[in-house]
Order: sequence, then C-alpha cells, then structure tokens
Amino acid sequence: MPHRLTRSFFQRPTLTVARNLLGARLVRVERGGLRSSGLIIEAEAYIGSEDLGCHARAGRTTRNASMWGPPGHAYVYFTYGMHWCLNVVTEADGFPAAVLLRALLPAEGIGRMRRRRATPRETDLMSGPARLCQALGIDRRFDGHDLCAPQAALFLESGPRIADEDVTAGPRVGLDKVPEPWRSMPWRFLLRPSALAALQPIESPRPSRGKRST
DNA sequence: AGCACGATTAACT
DNA sequence: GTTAATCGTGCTC
Repeated sequence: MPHRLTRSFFQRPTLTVARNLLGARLVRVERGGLRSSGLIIEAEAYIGSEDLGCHARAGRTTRNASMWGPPGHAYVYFTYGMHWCLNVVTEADGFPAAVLLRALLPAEGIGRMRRRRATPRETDLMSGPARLCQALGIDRRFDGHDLCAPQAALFLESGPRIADEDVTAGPRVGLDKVPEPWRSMPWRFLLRPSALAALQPIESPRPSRGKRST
C-alpha cells in the first residue's frame, strides 16, 4: 500500500531525497476530494547558499524564504514572467535546500489536467517544471504549503522501489550562466525510459460513490 | 523609481 | 536551430 511521505523522508540529505522521490506520486486534492496526480520521473537537487545554481545563493529573500524553512514544505517560485515551479524543501529547518520537480508521468485526473492545460500530446502534460504546475493548478498559493499536514491539498505518496540501474544522473538544466563546479554537478535525477513502463501510468481505480452501469 | 534578468515554454525558421 | 512572451524579484541609484 502506498503511504504518505512524512517529514522524516524530507529531512535528509537533498541528493538522497531527490533520488528517492523518483517513482513517488505527487497528489493534488481539490474541493470534493478529487485527486489529480503524477509519478515523479525527473527531479533536481539545489543545496545551500554555496550552490551558485541555487536560489539561496543570494541569501534569504522574500522569494526564497520557504527554502530556508522546515523540510516537507513546498517552495513555489515564479519565473520568466509567467511560470510557476514546485520544489520540495529538504534537510534541516534553517538550511536552504530543495528538490525541483521537473517531470511527472500523468496518473490520475488527466481530464482535469487537460482542462487546465491544453496540449496535443498527453506525454507533454507534465513534462517540465512549469508544465506540471500548470497541469495540477499549482501557483503561489502553495508556496510554504506543508506537504506533510494531515489535510494537505498537495502531498506525496510512496511509489515502487526504483533500482539504481533504472536511474540516470546528470547536470542540472538551465544553469548555462552558473560557474563551475556548480553548473556541472550531477544533481539531476531521471528514471530511464525503460523503467517507465513498469510504473503503470494508468488511471488508478478509486472507490465510486454511486451506482455503476455494469 | 528604474532596470536587467530568469531552475521556461511554445512557436517559429 | 532561434526567439518572443511576460512580470515578480532583487539590486542599483
């Protein structure tokens, strides 16, 4: 049975959290209990104010305050004048570090995602940090959101164990102007395409309230 | 108060 | 491959 990821999951080294988030499920619950979710297939680690690729490099600001807070909370930032991106805060309270969710495999509530975000191909629904936020309706309202709270509208669920051979690591995306060694640190984690099939990106069955036609 | 820029995306050639 | 879109943020004056 899947279980909610708890505070202790996130209060660990950021590289460990990023690696172990692969295969986990990000769930958005809307009014009425409707679930939309996706399985994490790509994530990046941003670690401390020494990491010049990390938003915490300039110290604590209004924008990045959530990253300095307790683990298991969301850090949602706005960029390029139009996009929101979602991070999960890691490590100890007071240390700025987080995992950027870069791509999910659509699982539940695909119809609602399509309504929020028109795209010809289902595979493009959540294949990008800003795309997945659009698909799940995540914006600044979720900055600082406690992902471990009992009634959280946004949270994570455990997934199947992912073998190391199914994981690829490489440099993070979009850091072309960031100096070395930060630009090249292999802190981007991806599930190999061959492992995606085993994740069963299908609409998972949910208890139905009413009568069925079958 | 002004300004340059960005952990991106979609739509181009 | 290139580039426009679009604006909150953080920095400088």
